[in-house]
Amino acid sequence: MPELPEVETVREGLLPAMEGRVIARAEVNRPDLRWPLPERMAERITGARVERLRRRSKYILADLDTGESLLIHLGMSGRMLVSGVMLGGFHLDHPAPQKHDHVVLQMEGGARVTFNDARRFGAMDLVRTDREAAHWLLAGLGPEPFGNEFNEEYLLERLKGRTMPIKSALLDQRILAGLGNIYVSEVLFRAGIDPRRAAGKIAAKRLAGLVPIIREVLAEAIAAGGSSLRDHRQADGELGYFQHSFRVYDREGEPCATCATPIRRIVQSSRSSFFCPACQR
DNA sequence: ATCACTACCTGACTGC
DNA sequence: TGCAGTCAGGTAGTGA
Repeated sequence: MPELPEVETVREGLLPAMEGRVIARAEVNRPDLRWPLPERMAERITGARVERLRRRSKYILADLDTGESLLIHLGMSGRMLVSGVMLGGFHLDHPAPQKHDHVVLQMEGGARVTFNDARRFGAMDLVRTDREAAHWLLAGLGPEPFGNEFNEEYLLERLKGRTMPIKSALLDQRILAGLGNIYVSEVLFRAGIDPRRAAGKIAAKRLAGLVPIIREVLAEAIAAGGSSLRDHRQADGELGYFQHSFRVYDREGEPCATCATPIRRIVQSSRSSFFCPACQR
């Protein structure tokens, strides 16, 4: 499911329930998600105060006052749902337990955070906050799209000589962190670049244009609460609505908004790519 | 090194 | 209704 905008949306929704609050009780209902959960996880986070809730790429990091950070990845189908808080003048009541509620955090003050993940491609780990960057899941990640390290020179340098299709290159989290299958298609449409083009053979000027377009698409999606196709929910359970702004993703056969040519779907690296064969060259 | 492909797991949907 | 087949937003590991 979740690419950078969905994860950022979830983080923002968790803030009022988690940041500055103490984890009163932790329920860990199975020993593993995609990988084993940390040893004695419930014990290590119980009684800890969440000092800050951050995002790195598609990961959420809850910095605890114990010196450790809880690292959370939603995989494809993971959700973090908040209950027991006031929102927009309404109280979010605790829902009945659901199948696949793998971890439940009962916060002091009455809020509850439930991690639900049907496919279990998600992950959680505990890492010493001062060594977080060296964590095996974070160590190889490329720059954040909104950070200063991501700029035209960087992108040109990283893609120079690469024969891989630009679609695959932008999906590669070592090159740029945060884009997934949906937003790569949307970005390449707005940039007018064919997803099959070899990354290293695209004119420098066109590659440079990708930098502001990537930021624009991601910022719009965050403002819309992400995209809800199947699984994604904001932390309060609401759907995101950026899917209504898709120009190409999941629109095979529909007319291009610019030129009315039918949108095409192809498979690259075993993943669907959507594009307009007339607008994207 | 680079790249394509597979596996991981469950649920929703399609077609017979 | 039911059953088999297909597909899904991510990422690590494999083998060419």
